[in-house]
Amino acid sequence: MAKQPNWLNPREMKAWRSYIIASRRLLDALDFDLDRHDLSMADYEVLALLSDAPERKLRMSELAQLAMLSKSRLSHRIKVMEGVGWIKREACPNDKRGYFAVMTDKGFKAIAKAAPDHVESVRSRLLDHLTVKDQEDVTRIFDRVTNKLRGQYIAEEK
Amino acid sequence: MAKQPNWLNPREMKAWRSYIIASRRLLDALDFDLDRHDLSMADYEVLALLSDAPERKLRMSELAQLAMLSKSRLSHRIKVMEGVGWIKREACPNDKRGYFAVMTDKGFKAIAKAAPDHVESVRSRLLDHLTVKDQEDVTRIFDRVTNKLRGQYIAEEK
DNA sequence: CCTAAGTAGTTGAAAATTCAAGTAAAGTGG
DNA sequence: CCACTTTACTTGAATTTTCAACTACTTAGG
Repeated sequence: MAKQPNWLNPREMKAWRSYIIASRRLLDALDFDLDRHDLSMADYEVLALLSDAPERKLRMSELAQLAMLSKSRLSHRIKVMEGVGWIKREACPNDKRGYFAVMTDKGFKAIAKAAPDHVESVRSRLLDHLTVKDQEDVTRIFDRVTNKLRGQYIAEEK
Repeated sequence: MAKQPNWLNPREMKAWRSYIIASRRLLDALDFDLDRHDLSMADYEVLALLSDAPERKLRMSELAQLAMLSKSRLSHRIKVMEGVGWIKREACPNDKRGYFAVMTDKGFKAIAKAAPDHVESVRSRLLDHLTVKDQEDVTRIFDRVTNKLRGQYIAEEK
């Protein structure tokens, strides 16, 4: 890294701080809203992915990747969701090491109930305040960030 | 909330997903980078706030607010930073309920060492991929989000 | 086949975070 | 002054997340 620290100029600093502060508050607000449904953002995401998957089931590792959770974290989380009756585990016939996480009807009902509120929450906390142009800018900018990250971080992976 | 769920249209969905995915990966990458200095983003923020404060000290509650941490979380965290020798607690003379978190020289050295790398990390993971116009857009958009949030969420606060 | 290496997933302990009290000191209205 | 409420923090237990094994199966190479 640089010998002479290349500190952020005021414009850069402002962009970074605006982004990070809004993001923290936004995520907090979304979690706060989901709390009425006894869900965290992470759990919501897991259920949402399953409800879109064929047969509402997904291999554990694929689910972990899609939800951007570590295998361990997913494993623990699925255990509690299993306890609540939202999910069942099912052995994979082809690969005997593997398991599917399968969403139960109860799980489906839980997310079907939460989804409209969550969408409304994403709107009222974020999207309602963005013009169409803003939305396109956000898509463009953050897709680029993700792509660059894929090039660096994902490569050097822990 | 709405009777007829007002699902996101493709443009909205794309903006939301681009944002959330990039953010997750970005935060992960930044934390990953900070790990070499035995710091999390939250701890970095706490130290950074203290190093900028007059006399490098701040009341616990003010620090919690600025760092956007719960009092409980900050309290626990300061305890371990105290153990590492980065911070000391100091009773507040005016308000006998209150305490200052005071950064030690060791704490200052720790963040002084981490800061250049962290800034470089923020650049390489995010800012380098934004044009000046992008930076201005991000500032404008996310400031607006924060302001709206202040109106709703902060008000209804838990 | 057989072995070495990689993959899928789980587990238990440790660390971090949240949650619900709890203590002590201020402020506030009568 | 005196209750009563609020503020400033801490604490311990519960929950969540991370970390470092560990098991079992699969794949690749010779």
